Amino acid sequence: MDTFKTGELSVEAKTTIQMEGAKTPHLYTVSSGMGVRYKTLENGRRQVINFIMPGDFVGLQAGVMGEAGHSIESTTPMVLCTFQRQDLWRLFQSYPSRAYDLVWLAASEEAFLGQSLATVGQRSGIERVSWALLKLYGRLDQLGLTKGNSVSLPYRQQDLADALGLSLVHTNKTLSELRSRKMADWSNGALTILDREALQSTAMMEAEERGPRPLM
Amino acid sequence: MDTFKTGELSVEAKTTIQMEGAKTPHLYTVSSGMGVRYKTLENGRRQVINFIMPGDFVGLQAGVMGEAGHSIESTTPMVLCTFQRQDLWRLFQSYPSRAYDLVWLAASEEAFLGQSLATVGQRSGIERVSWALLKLYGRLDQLGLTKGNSVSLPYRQQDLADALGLSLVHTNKTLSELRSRKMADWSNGALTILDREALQSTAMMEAEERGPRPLM
DNA sequence: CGCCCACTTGAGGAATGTCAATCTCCGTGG
DNA sequence: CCACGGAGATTGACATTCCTCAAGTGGGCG
Repeated sequence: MDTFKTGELSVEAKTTIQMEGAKTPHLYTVSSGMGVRYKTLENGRRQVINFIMPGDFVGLQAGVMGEAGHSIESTTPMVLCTFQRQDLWRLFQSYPSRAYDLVWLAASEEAFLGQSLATVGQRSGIERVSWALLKLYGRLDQLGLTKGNSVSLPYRQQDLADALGLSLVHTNKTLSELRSRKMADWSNGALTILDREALQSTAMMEAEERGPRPLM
Repeated sequence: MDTFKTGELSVEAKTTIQMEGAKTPHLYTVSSGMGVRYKTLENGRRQVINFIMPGDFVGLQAGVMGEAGHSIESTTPMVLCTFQRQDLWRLFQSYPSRAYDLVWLAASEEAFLGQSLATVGQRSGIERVSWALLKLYGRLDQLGLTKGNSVSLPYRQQDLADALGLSLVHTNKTLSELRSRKMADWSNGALTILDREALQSTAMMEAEERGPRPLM
């Protein structure tokens, strides 16, 4: 993939990397740092589509369709490798196996969005929060960023609320409910899983095995 | 694409075409008929992910990942063209432009799911229903299936409710609200758009231009 | 004729949202 | 060193949307 790399982008925390509707979107691979993908509605409400973590490949949708469908913002300082849109087509002609990996990534993303949709549409507040904390922890665990059963999670409660379609206040109360039940504790930027079994059962979510995942 | 076609599948209404978790999923192109893609949670609740209409290419996610992430059910009688999973890889090697179309489709699907997520997560009941009716009408219009400002819409209210994360009762009451406001009327299997402007403004949704769309 | 499915309607209750005040950090300027 | 201000988290009181339960209607089909 290094052939296609055109540059490196370093941004501070709370920087907008891509705006919804941008016509010349870039493609990125995340080297380090974390962020969010989100959409903003006319009424100002915000839906967080996904949380962005190291290793993620972002902007494929925007790259293929020519217009970004969502905004991207850094939460912590981030470093990203950038690619050109037009190189995408070159990749398809020259490296079919890389192209296949790309569809694999797109399909995974679609699968994840389907799960999110089911969560937001059909689960109660405490189920949604449990589900999200497990998902977040799982991804960070896979990256080897956990220590014991804790992990640094630099987002705000507002971000989680906007991802789950809950109000900030309700999210806060739900988080403290999980804390008092000794199931999970997210405070001071660190998430600790205290009782995975209980979390999984209230989230109504079965443990899932993780296959290999192509890196871009 | 005919090279890859391996058969044709005709099913009656209310037939399950693919089950969530199926290990040998097929790929399909819809020739005629309509259906739904959905996920079922442990508690029995159902999330409709998308409505399937003629021309849709379904099962890409399942085909690439090797396991279906959702079920597919016909609502009306349907005719589908079937493809083999293993041919997907062959396609990538031999027809990069077709492969590129495939990513395009995957990206569109992802974009649509993002919009759905924002709708279910951030909009109120009446906003969600308005949004959904406009989306459904728009897709059918593009297929040339509309007459005047009406179109046949064979789904049940329960299907719409499950797509929007609302209860059947509330969906029903919201539909009759839209009817009494003379904005839209969906009854007896036909959807009529009575006041597009009003629908768009309550859905908080701007009109969108539609580009060409690859057929598979 | 009678059943089943989808749709409809009313009443009451629970989950979640909104508003508003307070608290705790933490960085900055004086 | 301390006052000030802002961002995020927390909490209480109240409002409202939406859900659940329950009953009833109407059409299609065996």
